[in-house]
Amino acid sequence: MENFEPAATIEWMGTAMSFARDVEIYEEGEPADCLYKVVSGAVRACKVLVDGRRHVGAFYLPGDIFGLETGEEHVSSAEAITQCKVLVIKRSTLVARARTDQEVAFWLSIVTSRELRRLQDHLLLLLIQYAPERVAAFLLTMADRLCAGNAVELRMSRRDIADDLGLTIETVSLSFSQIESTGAIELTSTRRIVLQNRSVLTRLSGCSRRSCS
Amino acid sequence: MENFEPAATIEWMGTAMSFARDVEIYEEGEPADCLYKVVSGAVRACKVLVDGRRHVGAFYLPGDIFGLETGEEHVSSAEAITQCKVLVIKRSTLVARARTDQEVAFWLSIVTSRELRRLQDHLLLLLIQYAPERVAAFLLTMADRLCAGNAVELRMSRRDIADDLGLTIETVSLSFSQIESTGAIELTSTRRIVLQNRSVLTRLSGCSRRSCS
DNA sequence: CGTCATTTTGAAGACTGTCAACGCGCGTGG
DNA sequence: CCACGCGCGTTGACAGTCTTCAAAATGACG
Repeated sequence: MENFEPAATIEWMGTAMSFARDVEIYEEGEPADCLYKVVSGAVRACKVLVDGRRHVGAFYLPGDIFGLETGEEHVSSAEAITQCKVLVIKRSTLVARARTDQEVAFWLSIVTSRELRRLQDHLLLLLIQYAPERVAAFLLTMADRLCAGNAVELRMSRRDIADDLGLTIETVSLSFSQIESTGAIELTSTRRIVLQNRSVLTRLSGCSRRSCS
Repeated sequence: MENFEPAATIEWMGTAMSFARDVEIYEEGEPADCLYKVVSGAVRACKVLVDGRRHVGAFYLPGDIFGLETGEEHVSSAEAITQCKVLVIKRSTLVARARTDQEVAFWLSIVTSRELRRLQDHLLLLLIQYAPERVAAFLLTMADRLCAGNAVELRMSRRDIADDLGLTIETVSLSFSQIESTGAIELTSTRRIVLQNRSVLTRLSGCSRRSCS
């Protein structure tokens, strides 16, 4: 699936841009004119709720596409978690090209359904009732996406994680400690985590509970 | 938006089918060959989790479209909540027609983005931390969708509601009682609810947590 | 009218959110 | 180079809410 995306198709249409830490890439409600591909760094999609709380809908890592909306407006804001480089692609260009180029049209449908899948997985994650299980699931997902073996270098703060999992920072922090005490992980620093025992983590996370894909 | 959908477009392509209560319309993992329009009755989309719990992803009422997937397979099962009539439309027929008929293509994109929106709203609902607030939000949504003024006739069981809101049946039942005691609703029977004070409900469901006393 | 499923109510226990204090790392400024 | 301050993360105590377990009450249906 990854090789299906020819550099020529996207990089060719995109413009490289850089964003500093915590800078907004686009805002909720803005017209969704462009879509984006992370080159380096990390991005979060977030919404501010009426009560002042914040919800982080997704984290985007290098290689990920974001900003893809079916409607006319962005439903979330996007912010740079770290200094990052992003490829910006005009939606109109892409759609126009998709009309004639079957490959681009197919790529677009793949990306869309991947995003839908991500949304559904996130919904299932929020149904996990115990905090350590959500955190375990989060860690496993991150480890897979970062493809860095068992050493996970988190780019986001505890607050970001908490707002993603629907928990408080205190609970996230506590969950990390609890999981560490089982020996499943080791926190070499606050944002560097080594997965010591993946099966324990998996059992925790609710591959025991969710219907596995 | 509703009048945009010409009867000719859909009814013309669809086949009417009837399903008895609790009968499965399609199963998770089945190829998504068709999409469906509820004519009468009610349908639930659900997934069974490995631990035996169940998640109800959505309720579909008369006029709603369901079974629309971006991927090749259905991600949820669909079951008839009550005896119901459904219009079944071959996906291939629709897609083929969308290639030549702009109107059908547009309709398809509208329905897709509506479904995406529904998913996002549901995700936000699960972030509400207090049970009565989730139930209040659920009631308001149902009242709007049923378009029956303030008398809401629920078609689904407490278990269905609980599995939709990520709660237990006991908590849902308790929440109904608690909301009733505030005078915002009245339970004329277990499945018939009259909204007495919509603003109280709205306040409960939405900006309830801070400073909105 | 009786039986069974559904719903409601209650009590006890578990977990998370809130509030508060402390420790740590890092950048700035002296 | 070191001290200080600030943001971030951790830990603890406590209250509140939800889940679990249990039983009674209501309603549906034969």
